[in-house]
Amino acid sequence: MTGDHGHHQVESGSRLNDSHKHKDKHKDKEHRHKDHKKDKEREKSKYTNSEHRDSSEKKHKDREKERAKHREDSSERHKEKKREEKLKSHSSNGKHKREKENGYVSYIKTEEDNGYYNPTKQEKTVKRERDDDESEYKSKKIKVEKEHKVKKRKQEEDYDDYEEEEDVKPKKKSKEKKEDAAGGKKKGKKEPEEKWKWWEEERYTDGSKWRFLEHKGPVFAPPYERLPENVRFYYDGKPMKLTEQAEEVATFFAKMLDHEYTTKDIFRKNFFKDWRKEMTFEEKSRITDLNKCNFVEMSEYFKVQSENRKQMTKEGKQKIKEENERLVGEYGYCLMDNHKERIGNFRIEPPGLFRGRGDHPKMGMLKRRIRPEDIIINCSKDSKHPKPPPGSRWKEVRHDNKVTWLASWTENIQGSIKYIMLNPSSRIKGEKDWQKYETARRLKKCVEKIRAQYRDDWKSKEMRIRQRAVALYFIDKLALRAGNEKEEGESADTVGCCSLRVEHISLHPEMDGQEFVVELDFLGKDSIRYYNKIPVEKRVFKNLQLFLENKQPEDDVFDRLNTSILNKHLQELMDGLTAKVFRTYNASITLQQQLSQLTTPEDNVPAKILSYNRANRAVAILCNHQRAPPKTFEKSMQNLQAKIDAKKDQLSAAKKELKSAKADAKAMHDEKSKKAVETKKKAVQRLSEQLMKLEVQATDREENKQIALGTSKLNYLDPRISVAWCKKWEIPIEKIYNKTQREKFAWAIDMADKDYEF
DNA sequence: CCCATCACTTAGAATAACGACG
DNA sequence: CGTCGTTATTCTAAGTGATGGG
Repeated sequence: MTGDHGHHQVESGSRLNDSHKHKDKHKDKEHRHKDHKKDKEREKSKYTNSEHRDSSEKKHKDREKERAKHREDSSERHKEKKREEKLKSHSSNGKHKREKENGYVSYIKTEEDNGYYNPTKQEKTVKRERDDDESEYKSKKIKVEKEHKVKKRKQEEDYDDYEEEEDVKPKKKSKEKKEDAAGGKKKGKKEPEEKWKWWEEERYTDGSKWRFLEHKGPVFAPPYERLPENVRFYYDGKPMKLTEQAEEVATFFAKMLDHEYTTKDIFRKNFFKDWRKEMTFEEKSRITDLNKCNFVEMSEYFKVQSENRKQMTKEGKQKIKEENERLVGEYGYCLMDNHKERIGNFRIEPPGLFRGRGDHPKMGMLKRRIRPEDIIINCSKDSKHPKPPPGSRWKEVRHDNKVTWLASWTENIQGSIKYIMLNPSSRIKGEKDWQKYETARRLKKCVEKIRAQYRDDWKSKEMRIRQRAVALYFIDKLALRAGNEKEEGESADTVGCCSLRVEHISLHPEMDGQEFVVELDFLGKDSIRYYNKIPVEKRVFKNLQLFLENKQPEDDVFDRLNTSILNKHLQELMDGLTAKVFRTYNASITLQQQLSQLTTPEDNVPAKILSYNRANRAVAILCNHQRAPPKTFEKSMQNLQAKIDAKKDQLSAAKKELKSAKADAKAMHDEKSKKAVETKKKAVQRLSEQLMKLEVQATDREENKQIALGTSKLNYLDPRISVAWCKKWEIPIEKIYNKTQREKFAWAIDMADKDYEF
């Protein structure tokens, strides 16, 4: 897998140095003694056990001890308080409800003329109360008032142009689609929603996610089609006809034959075991060795098939496309609170072989086919319930409006639940996303205080507090993930901050001319390697030394900490604060800073975009968002270089021509030659612009070799920062966000102006 | 408290669609 | 008008964190 990815110590390591630079002014007091004793105790209790692996047991014991020691400690009181609060909020929630029962729900239908939903007629008085940001709230109101006067929303701001353009096209299409699909009902009107601005409406405050939900249920994987007779499976060199069940599973393997997965031992073992479960007694007794199985004919067959698909005529492709659109039209949307919303994944995952990431102990296992009987449907009681396919039934139909999913099933590999949910452009996802950034902005207001506090806690005499403080420092400075504990053997061995082990960290009192360097090397989410060398403050360093003392490589660094403890602490520091908020906060604030640092007002558009990408890249590096270098990377780089060279030649040729034209003009003094000069000048200018564009592109691409920008853009960067930047520098928003992204961030595009500050 | 369960966000790879170019 | 390379979309795995029952 992509185990050995890049090294990026510089950027992420140095990012926060400014804010942390008051190096060791105080002397590092030695609390070591006390802690040391504790450690010894712990070590004893642990290692008397012949099996010293079980760190959770260790933690458990420690926690008990800790508890005994600090029985009087405040945590009890906190709990009490929380319980009270909970009760309070519960009852108030009850009252809260929504005063305006269905103000949300009914206006839409009546509000349209000639097929255009006109937002201006709506009751705008209902402003959503945002729990967290008043300024936000006010500015929104102003904005709305402005909109009152524009009926068809003339382009009062440039970004609206794009939006208009962009939206008109698909909309016309979807209008037709929607009609024959779920549309129809409720007054049978045409497409009411042109750009529904859910962000200008009130949110539910009672914890419910919707009032009305209707959908058609999921689309199931197509049934298995048997192979033609001439495509055979061979066992031990002899052709062997398999039963349908066994054959289907065999095709899963055959389809992956030239993937390196199939060479891995665990994969093969798991596959074979599960495959045999699908075999009849006869098959089972004959097929006993995977190495004697020959899937090559099957594999070839599928290759030819996909080749054929590619070679298909235009009409054939068109047909498939239309059929697909029909399916999307019928099943791809739902009706939620009177708005038609796109579903994110309405297709049930087809059966196949499980492909875990990294060193996954379950790779190759059979992911079984999902039937209607496995599906739980969620919709509102008063909706038209989805019909199960003929001859089948749903596992259950429920009406739970405290959740957002439309359907769910339990997957057989890990036993986890899979959901069908709405598209990111939907209200329900958008609101949550917006809220996430508001929480991060609230953190901005108190982050310095929190930093001061954890720095202070580095000196605490309690081990658990020190650990908590150092972990939090990592999470803040390095944007590490929280690191929940995972069940061993259930998935790849990856870690986050709280689950870091001794083997992942090495301490260098001095390295490359720097003091107190911490070297981190571990596999994080998706088994992506995190490798970083970070100079830290002395106190952190000393603490880490202490944490590592007398431990085995496989022991936890933070043995008195877990995510739940950490998050409980964070919750006390700020409402809604959890470890992941730091990632969002640091990502967004970094983008904002980098943008203001990197953008040169005089630059032209491509150069500004390069700056944007660089700012984006700084964030991706911080968050360790990597990708495998594209297979065609080298080649495409060469191509680009060739283009650049060609352009250079053209340019110098053009320059020469310009020169001689000038000479001509000087000699001739006539209009014609003067004009020629002008033309040549223009040509040179054009060429040099093109050259520079290419060069910028090359730089950008090179720097991006194994860095993935998409993830941070989609999940960590407050879109309003980008929108504001675009407005400020008059960069078309399309240069930054593609269509999907613009749909997801419609709320931000609509509400952020050029002065927005995260 | 502690663990399992549930809901939901975040993630990179695979695949499909698009568009520039010969 | 096909081919190739890039970009967008789809897919689903793998995280986080809340909750509730024992």
